[in-house]
Amino acid sequence: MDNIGGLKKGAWSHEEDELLKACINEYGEGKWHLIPQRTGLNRCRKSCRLRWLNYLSPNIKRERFSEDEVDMILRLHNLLGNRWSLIAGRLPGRTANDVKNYWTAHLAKKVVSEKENPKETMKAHEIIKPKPITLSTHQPWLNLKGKHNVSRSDCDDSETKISNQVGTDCASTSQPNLENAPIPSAMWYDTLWNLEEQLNSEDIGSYSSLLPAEDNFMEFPDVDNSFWDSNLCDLDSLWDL
DNA sequence: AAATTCGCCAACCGCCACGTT
DNA sequence: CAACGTGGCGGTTGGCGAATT
Repeated sequence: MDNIGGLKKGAWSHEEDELLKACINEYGEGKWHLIPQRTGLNRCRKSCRLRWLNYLSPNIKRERFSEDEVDMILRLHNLLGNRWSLIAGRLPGRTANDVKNYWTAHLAKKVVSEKENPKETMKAHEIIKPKPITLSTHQPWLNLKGKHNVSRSDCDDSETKISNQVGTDCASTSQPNLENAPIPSAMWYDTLWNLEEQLNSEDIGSYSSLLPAEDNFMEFPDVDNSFWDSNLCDLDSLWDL
């Protein structure tokens, strides 16, 4: 057992996992600095947090990445770069660490080789790049904290409504409202595209300052991967909304 | 069968942003 | 305004099993 400076390091034992799970079941996530004293674990707060978020959380998917998920990672990485937490945020049950590991193990070499020897599919992807739409952090739909319904008409002339089905409650088991999902998907990509434009055009100090607040980001309705993918395949029509 | 290399993934480290005092 | 504490992120490492020589 590695024990440097009084804190244990290295692999977690079953007993430690059980203590951590019991603590979080009782007190909930957060207050990571209190975990060691609440559980008696000889681990630092970061180690406890990481162990829970990357391994013990019941929301984590353990199975292999599906084709849809891999495709989503490739597309999002193309837009966002190594923003693993943002990418993972669009892949239910996947952690930033999972995505990062999968990328380095499976996709990094593939992407480099495809850039050196571009295929037809890559060229096609570049051609259908969506039109940029100017957004600012003052857009109403980016700043409606705690709202459960945001109208597209807050931003433009469309009457289409957005229905939030997820919110920030991770324990929610409600199903996403697929009927109303296309608009937030388009808006979400509007945001990404706008970020990419800004990143390409100027030297900004902080990338995160351009993003909508995290809770607003999470309020976008979640959709299953096949639905999400079908929207991505039809970006041209989405940008014309 | 033994030694070596490779691939994967859990875990650690250092840094940064943000809130509080 | 500065110092400090905390949460979170991305890059990197180390260990282990599988594959290869």
